[in-house]
Amino acid sequence: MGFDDHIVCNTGLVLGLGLTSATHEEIPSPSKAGPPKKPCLNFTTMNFEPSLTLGLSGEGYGHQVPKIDVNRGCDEPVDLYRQTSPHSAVSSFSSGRVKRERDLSSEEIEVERVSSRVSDEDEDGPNARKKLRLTKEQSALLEESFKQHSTLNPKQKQALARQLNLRPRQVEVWFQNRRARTKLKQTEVDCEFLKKCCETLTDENRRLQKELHELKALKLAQPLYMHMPAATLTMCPSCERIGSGVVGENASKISTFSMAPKSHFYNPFTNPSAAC
DNA sequence: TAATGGTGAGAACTTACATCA
DNA sequence: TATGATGTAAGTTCTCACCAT
Repeated sequence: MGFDDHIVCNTGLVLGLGLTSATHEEIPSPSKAGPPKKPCLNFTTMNFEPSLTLGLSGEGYGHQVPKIDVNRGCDEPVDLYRQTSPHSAVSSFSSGRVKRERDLSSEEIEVERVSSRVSDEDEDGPNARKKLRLTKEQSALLEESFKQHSTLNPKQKQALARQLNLRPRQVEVWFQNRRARTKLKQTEVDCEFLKKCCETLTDENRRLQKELHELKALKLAQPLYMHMPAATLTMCPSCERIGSGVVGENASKISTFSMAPKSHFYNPFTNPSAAC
């Protein structure tokens, strides 16, 4: 079931299930424009409310999908390190990054060599793709840095790499993966949130369907007593049943068409959605 | 207790795309 | 407008640690 399902009844009423977003959070994008600005929904931070509506067909429904700019760091040039591996050799040459490697200054290359020794010295061979396990201290410092900014500019990357005794490329990769994990986690949270919303709305939808059914039944029954003069219709204040005001023998006949007990109509104004 | 297979986490890599000069 | 450089997201591959058997 989607979040934009509508049930059109032959009564001219529409039961709609939708999502509305009163406001949405927009992550401020840094001074310079950067990576692809893809829509990024964060349902748990958005002022977001599922909605069920019961109305006339022909009404417009729909939900606005906010477009949120992803966070973006400084895009100063030059990626200082390009690690190659037996698995990446072919595509590395076809990649645009190859050129970057070529453009490294001799100083930068020297920095790379120095920092590379740290973790490369125990490699089996030139083609080994050794998996480095970051120490607790390294991870902690990276985490701390990530809290401050989820993206790094080249200077920050260099400094952090020096501090951690890692290659700048490793720091860069760590930040990429960290951002990915953060997003994945957020997606999972959003997913759970939407599941709950869906359940709530499904229940509400079911209840409204039931009420709609009752209304339709009522509409069919209506003509039978609507023929009577309005003055003859009275409502019992205690049980809220409609009576005819006729006493005696006729009263018992007419009371057969009494209204059902007070219906539990859903009122969106006095009974706001309990969803989420 | 050592060997083995399954599995999850995460480091490293590739590709596609947006942006800017 | 076309092009190359660059950074990032998304997806994939691969390694390693851990656990059950």
